[in-house]
Amino acid sequence: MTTKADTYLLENNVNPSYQRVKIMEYLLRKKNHPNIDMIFNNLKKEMPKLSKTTIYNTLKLFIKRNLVSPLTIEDNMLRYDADTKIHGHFKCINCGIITDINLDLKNMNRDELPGYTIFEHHVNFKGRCNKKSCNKKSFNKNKNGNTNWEKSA
Amino acid sequence: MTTKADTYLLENNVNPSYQRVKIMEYLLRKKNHPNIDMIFNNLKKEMPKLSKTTIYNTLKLFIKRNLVSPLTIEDNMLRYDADTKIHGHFKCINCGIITDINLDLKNMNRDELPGYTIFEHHVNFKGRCNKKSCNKKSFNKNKNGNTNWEKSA
DNA sequence: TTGTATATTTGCAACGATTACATTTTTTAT
DNA sequence: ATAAAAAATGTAATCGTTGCAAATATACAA
Repeated sequence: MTTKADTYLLENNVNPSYQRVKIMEYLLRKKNHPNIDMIFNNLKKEMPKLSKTTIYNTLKLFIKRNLVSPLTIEDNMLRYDADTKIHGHFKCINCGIITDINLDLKNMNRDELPGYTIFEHHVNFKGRCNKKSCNKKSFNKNKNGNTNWEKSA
Repeated sequence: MTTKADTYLLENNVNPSYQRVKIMEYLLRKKNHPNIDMIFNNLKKEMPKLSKTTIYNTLKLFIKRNLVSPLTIEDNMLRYDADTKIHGHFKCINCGIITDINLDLKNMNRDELPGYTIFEHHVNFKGRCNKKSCNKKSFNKNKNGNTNWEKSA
């Protein structure tokens, strides 16, 4: 069976092994900017022998082939985005959902960085999204009694 | 002796202990977006008993008081910036120096994120700065034979 | 088909940045 | 001077990620 992800990998000189196709399918289907554990926990249901190392290796390969962009909106964890067009991200500190933002920073470069060559853009925002549940007065509290937003003591 | 950093901390409700003043002085003087090790290695010369945990604790406190912003321009390591005004960063992948960039993204939010509340901006670029040594043909190679810029195999 | 080289996956150990925590030291107030 | 509080220290633990060698799957030549 030849899936969309399958041909996508072939077009980009990535040997479409079973695991690679499944991981790419996950990224294309969910569009949820997942971290390694999200991918692993979801796929291991149908692939019990899946290894995290395989996911790390596969994503490193995808990044090298520019099929995936790494996303460091969270301090201690990489996330991955199968959309490699230039765009920004907004993370709601209440629901955790990451939203894509259109971006055009073409003009800024000239004035600010004369003679610089820019290879990567990373634009991330954090705040509260417009869902009612993310803007009500009683914010979620974590184990330290702080809201998700506030820095812990 | 009352230094500039000393009063700065007092003004922001941070008890200006010896270590805290020294760390803040380092940030204000160097403006080099350091990571923990850069601060530690520099300060331990005059403070042999300094502990890394103290630096982590102190920076966490500074961040909580909005005296310092964490910077995740590198994947696996936090850097710290004593300039908390909104601005962007450019990291040269050859010389590693991080340059501040003026930013004005005020307009973008309205259209893209209706009803969203933005608390943090993070805008990072990577590329080559305009120093001659960072643009010559023979780029530095790392142990894998890749340039600093290219992703490793 | 069989054998063999190559590519890929797996599991586990190791690494490095960060955090937890208990102890020690310093500061503050009485 | 003493007791209480705050801060700093050192070590162990945690967690995301990487290294590596063994196991498995794939491709290809004879």
